Amino acid sequence: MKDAEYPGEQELWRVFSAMRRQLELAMERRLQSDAAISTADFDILSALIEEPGHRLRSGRIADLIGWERSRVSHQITRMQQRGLLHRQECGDDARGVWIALSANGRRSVLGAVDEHRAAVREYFFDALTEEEKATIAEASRKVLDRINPPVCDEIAPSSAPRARANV
Amino acid sequence: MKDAEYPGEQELWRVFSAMRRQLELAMERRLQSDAAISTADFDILSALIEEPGHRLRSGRIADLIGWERSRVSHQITRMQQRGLLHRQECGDDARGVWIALSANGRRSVLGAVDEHRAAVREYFFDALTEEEKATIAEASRKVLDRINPPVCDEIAPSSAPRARANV
DNA sequence: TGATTTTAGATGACATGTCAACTAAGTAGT
DNA sequence: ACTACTTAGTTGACATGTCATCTAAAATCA
Repeated sequence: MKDAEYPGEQELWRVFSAMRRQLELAMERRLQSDAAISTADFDILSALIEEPGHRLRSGRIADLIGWERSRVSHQITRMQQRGLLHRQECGDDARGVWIALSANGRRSVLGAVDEHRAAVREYFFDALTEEEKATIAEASRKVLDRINPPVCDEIAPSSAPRARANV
Repeated sequence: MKDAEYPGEQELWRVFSAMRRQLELAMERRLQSDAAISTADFDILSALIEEPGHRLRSGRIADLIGWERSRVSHQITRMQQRGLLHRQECGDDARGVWIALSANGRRSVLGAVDEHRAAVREYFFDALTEEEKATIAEASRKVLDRINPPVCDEIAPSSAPRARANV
């Protein structure tokens, strides 16, 4: 109540929030109707398909897509039940597992990638001018730095790896 | 694979997705630590506090914040159990209910509003220049129109009300 | 080697969200 | 008034996400 409200800021937050929400819903619906998978499925499948051997350690997936370990574990269990991937023993480190794409999962993700790319283009890229895209990229970086200030302590002098949400 | 990829578009999507996700998490954490409520709680409580009688019909809440009816109903049930609000019979229309803020809920939301506003400022507004804010508002509108093209049929010639996600 | 601490991952309890019925009350059309 | 249709809201089954906890296998160190 006490902060001076710059004109349009409330409207900006309103429209920006609506956009985030609707974009997320639209991408979810799109992926569901095009490839019968969820965004969560897609995030994991794309991480796997990008990997040379089409397999990754569970924890590595968590780091790549910025999820909690337990979330990855639950999701893997569900996807395994649907035959999209499977767990393999890990020789190097008997504590770990390999998460490997199945033929089924490979088919799904290959079918989804193009559709997903098209949806991103249709809903997002094509709506914007080059200048707007550049501004949004820069603004996103600034907001990220605000939320999660780059740590510069003696342990990790190089910039910490930022979580990746989607492809 | 076949679409020409404009330079930086993949990076734009990556950083933009990370920003959306981290901003959402940050707002959630902030509200939780400042006022011990979730974003979902806050969305409902703020809709109620803004209303003259501090009460709204359930379906009206759904329209205001853009949720499904059943989601509102479940959320109301949980918030009622925590004493943030309560259901009242609706004289006008015996099918409906009034959702009314309790003293407890009023206290919670009053405490949360300023913190929420401060968080939006800190994480979002303060990170951006005036020009960036204007660009983002305009870009958000364009993306929204892409996703959900304004309906212009004979029934609703005026622009359809757009769902509101947050305050 | 043996004790202690880390790390990888799984699991169960619980909160939240979606979808598809379901109930009950208002609204029309005859 | 009688029937059919619509609307408001609830409910239960189920998917998803978080947190705390657990097990087992490294890794560290005396």
